[in-house]
Amino acid sequence: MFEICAGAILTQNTAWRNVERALTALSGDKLLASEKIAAAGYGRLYRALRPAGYYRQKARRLKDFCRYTLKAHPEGLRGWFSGNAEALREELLSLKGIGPETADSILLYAAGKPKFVIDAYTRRIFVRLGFPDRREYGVWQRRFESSLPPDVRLYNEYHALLVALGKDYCKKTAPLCGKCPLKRMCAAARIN
DNA sequence: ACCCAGGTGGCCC
DNA sequence: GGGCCACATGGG
Repeated sequence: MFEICAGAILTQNTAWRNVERALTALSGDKLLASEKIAAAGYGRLYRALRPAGYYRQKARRLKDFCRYTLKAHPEGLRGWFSGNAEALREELLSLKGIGPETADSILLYAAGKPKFVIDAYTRRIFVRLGFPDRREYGVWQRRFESSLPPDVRLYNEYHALLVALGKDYCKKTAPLCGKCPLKRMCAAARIN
């Protein structure tokens, strides 16, 4: 659970491959826990996080997240994440370095709350499908959440499809064909 | 030698 | 509210 939170912060504008390297380094240095990172010096964090880029910024953000967790929720992540989703989201957003996408990734993947994550792949793909190119995160999110049942498994699956497809799709110029695995989601979301 | 990657916050107008 | 910019490493 902690590793998922760390990954959500580390993957900001960064290829997942490089995030994995940083997570491996954290693991190797026995730093995959709030207490460990909160107590660790920045030099040690910099060394582990360097492969993920923005390593000074991310070290600070990760440490802030850990210190907040220990101070505000000494019962641990499990207890903290079992609370109300909207309250949890507001709490996460109040931390420096956690914006809407990172907060929702933590909510969906670590806390198991039905929040639809809007990322660069999602926008890129749906703009190409004819979605109006709105910049506001909340506008995008409401579009999905008001069309889909609040089901964690479903959101997980759809987001995974978008990411998997996005890695190829963003390089292609052809529109989505009828066999596209996203067709089902488009139908469910009443798109096209 | 470029350009980009599953963002975010700060600053300016 | 919108338009820049810094942040940093690894891969194409």
